[in-house]
Amino acid sequence: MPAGAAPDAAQAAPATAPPRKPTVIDVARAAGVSPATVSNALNDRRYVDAGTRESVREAARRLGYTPNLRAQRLRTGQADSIALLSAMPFAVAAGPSRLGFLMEIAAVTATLAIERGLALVLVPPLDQPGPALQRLGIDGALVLEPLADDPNVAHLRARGVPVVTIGRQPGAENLAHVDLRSGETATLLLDHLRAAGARRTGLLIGGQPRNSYVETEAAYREFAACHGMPALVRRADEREGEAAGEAMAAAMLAEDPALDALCVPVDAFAVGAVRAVRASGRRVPEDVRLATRYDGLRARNCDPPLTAVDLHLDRIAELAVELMLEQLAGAPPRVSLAPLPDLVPRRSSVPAA
Amino acid sequence: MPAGAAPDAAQAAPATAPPRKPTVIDVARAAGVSPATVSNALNDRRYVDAGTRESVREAARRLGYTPNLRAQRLRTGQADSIALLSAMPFAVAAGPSRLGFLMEIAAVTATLAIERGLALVLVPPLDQPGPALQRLGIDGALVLEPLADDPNVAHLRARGVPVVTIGRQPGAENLAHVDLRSGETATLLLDHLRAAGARRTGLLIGGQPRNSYVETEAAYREFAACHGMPALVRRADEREGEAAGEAMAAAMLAEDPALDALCVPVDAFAVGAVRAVRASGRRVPEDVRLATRYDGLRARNCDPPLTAVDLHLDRIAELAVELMLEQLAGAPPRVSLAPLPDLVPRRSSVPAA
DNA sequence: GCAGCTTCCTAAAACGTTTTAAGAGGTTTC
DNA sequence: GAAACCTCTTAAAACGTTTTAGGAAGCTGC
Repeated sequence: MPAGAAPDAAQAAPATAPPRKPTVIDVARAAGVSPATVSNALNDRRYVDAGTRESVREAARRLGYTPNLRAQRLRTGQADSIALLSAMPFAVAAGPSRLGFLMEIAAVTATLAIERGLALVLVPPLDQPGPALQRLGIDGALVLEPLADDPNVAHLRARGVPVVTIGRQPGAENLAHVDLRSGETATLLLDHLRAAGARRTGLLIGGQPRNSYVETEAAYREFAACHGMPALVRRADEREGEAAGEAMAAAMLAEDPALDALCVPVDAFAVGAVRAVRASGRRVPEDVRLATRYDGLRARNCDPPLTAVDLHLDRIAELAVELMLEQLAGAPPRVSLAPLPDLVPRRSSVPAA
Repeated sequence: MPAGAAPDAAQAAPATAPPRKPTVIDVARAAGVSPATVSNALNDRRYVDAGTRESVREAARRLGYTPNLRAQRLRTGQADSIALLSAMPFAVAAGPSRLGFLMEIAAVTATLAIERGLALVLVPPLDQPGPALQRLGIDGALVLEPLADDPNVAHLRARGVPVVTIGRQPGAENLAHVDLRSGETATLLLDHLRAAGARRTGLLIGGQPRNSYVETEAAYREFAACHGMPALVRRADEREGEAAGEAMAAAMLAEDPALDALCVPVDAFAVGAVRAVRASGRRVPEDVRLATRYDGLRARNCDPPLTAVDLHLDRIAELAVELMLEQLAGAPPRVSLAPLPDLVPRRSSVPAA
């Protein structure tokens, strides 16, 4: 900046108006009332004379007044933003397996949040959760399908930030979450496969300690016991994507050649499983029926398209946001039950008509 | 509330401690210093004696003090967060066409932002941009491929929020943006198609006033003139997704049966175009070569996989964040040039070896 | 003529932080 | 021995809003 000019100009002549945003005080002055009345008038609170209200509004409009959010929030103590953390690496290899899932949740959550005056902060997976999370101005956090010992959740809870998880955290007590009802989802898929003619269904799930896998496996074992079916459960590493699914499915088919169906909740694995089935000389769905969980682009674009379930992610996101608002309001953690998913039958389990 | 009980209880016995969050004042009292010193000690500002600093830190830790972000933000005027707005509808039909694109940008941007102490707020497309955006506490906004008269951009600029667009806004002056070099991208694709044997290439772009289409069309017309090729440009409505692409591609093939290639930047349209080509009894790529722009799940999952370009979205996001930081620091708007994209040839333009 | 109710409005006190301006000691410099 | 300059600390003033606790005026009813 120029050396001698500034101080004089600033002191002597505020001729060129300093471009300060108008405040409630400016509006009050302009309308000839008190700041309190301006606040009441603009927020439809208390008794304010209709004429006064109009003139305040008019003054506010004329001055281009917009309330200072930070002041408003300090005063009211209301939340202004929540975070959405994915426990799953953002780019699972180059194959965006969970990307669709996360993104759908993010999209719906962002919409709901914004309608309630909350901003949704997207938090990518971090090497060091601590330092970066700390400086994040959030009032609460939504965590998607956390692992048993999720460091993000631990950090947030230690910090006293309200946490709501979508899908229960294995082993966690007293943590608000939306119960995804993975057991029932699994049963839905298994029943469908059976109705489609399957008599021997294998289960292929992910290797990380996620609650949905635990529940899915339990439901599967019960289903197997119920129907006198031998249980075959295998795990593959989610980080390896479709290839891991293909390899493990091939191993399962080799191990038990009588398998006539595979329940594969992880969509990337399911796509790999289709390849494995074909590589073994069998057909989908005539010889081996397939079903997966998340009905995303991957399931739909697969050849044949994969039978999946509509999890009603919009509703799930809504429940999560509700739980979050409750906690922000000081209520104790609570559990919400997600709606039961609906089956979306496709050609991977039922032959084309 | 009960009539007689409350006042007595409140006045006489705060036996059951009111669970109030500790403030800077509590810490000051505990450490035997003033609030100002607490602030200075915790934020490494000014001269604070090392011993004092430590005892303040200790007191803060003991009391479980965390600064009130709303107060901090009111005082400093900073929100430490920027928004990412997609100008494109979030769920383009049920097929998340741009979802991958936006998500890739969002993931990279979020990571970069967080490393710089900024939170990334995800803003979904809104029916009424005004009211919701107004309630958003952000310091700046990144807008993805804005339309010519984008209401979000208008709103933000009117509000005085620094805006950086990814892809120039058609018609906008003095707006910081990352130049996506869509013209050069188009030329890259057209050259590739020609090298693959195409002699008559049609162009199918989106109908909304987006700068990338303008540049793409210009590059195409120049290419056509250069090679003495008749120009055939058609537009389809992005909101209709693959179906619109299929219908328009079919119309183009009918109109000019000699077409032996289609350049289709919108990936959803390109997938539709594959179907149209086949429906007309032709083969991809032997009879009609196809190329699209964004190399996402859609392009890869298509049958045959679509030739596309690697836009280097990570670098683009980085440039955008840089521009944003500059503006936040008070620098004037500036333009950054994205790196040139790299071709990713696939079977939609070159037959399998 | 005053108690009690309404309706409209306001002064002042929050909310919890950072910053400003200044003060208290102490050391150095002329 | 006063002026100048450190280093450390603090009281008080912001930041811009909402809320609290009344107050003033105009009624009604006795």
